[in-house]
Amino acid sequence: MTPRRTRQLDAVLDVVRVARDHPTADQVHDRVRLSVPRVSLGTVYRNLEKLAADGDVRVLHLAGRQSRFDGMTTDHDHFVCDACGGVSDLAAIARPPAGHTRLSAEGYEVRTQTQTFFGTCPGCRAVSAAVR
Amino acid sequence: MTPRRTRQLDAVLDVVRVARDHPTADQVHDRVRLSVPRVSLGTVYRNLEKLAADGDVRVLHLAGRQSRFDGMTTDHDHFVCDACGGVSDLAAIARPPAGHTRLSAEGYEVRTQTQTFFGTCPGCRAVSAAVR
DNA sequence: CTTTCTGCAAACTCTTTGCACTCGT
DNA sequence: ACGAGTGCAAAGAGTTTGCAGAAAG
Repeated sequence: MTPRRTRQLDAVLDVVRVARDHPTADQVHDRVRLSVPRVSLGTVYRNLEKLAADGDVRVLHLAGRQSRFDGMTTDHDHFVCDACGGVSDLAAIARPPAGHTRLSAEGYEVRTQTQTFFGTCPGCRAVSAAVR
Repeated sequence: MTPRRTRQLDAVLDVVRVARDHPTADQVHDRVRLSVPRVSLGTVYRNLEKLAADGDVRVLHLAGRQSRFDGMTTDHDHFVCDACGGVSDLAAIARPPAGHTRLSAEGYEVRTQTQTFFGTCPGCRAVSAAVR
């Protein structure tokens, strides 16, 4: 019942902390393998789940079927590019406090909130402009 | 190349339009079967995809692995209850126009945006209060 | 008639799990 | 030594797809 610190757990946390691209479990696995070659994908999933439960990692369900993992736990938003599928972090865009207030008044208890924008990222816009 | 109007397509659109609970593909399938008994899950998926491409249905990736489908295409937000898994529609909570402006300035082209709240819904709060 | 759409079943992708073994504590 | 954690492989869950036949235009 006492949680243990293992090489695998540390490596997963490291990878997710350093990553800036919201990697999928699969991508985390590839990166963890660089330092722990025999780590299995199952273990990566188990550790990601553990870290998420502890609040050290955020699980994002943005688009498509794969979950993505975000090591940045401070308040921020996301932009998902329809063209390249990339996800960028956005400094938290001010939220109207009216939202929380109104939800509380209606009986909802808000734990977290996330704002996601979909569209074309600067890089892909440049490309489509060049083609035109 | 010319799209065809089929009984199945109509039935899927009907179901999603009428639904207020953001059904999964599976739930849509069950409901479509009431009027088109031999419809297959594959066909439901194909039609949902078509409707989404036409903008008649919104695909939501909220939590967990199943996609949910929303027939309300007007601007609104969602609340996901951690306890019961239910999804409620929220009248759009005012968004700071500063968000869009800033993103445009940074070169992003925003097509849609969604705001999702996670927490406990009024019903589940009542239950947990009763237990306490 | 032509071509899109359908039902069915099989294939695929992502995630979870059972089990015997390993390694932290 | 005890038992949480691991690697492996197999099972689950959700979604997609190939194909032969049905049906919309």
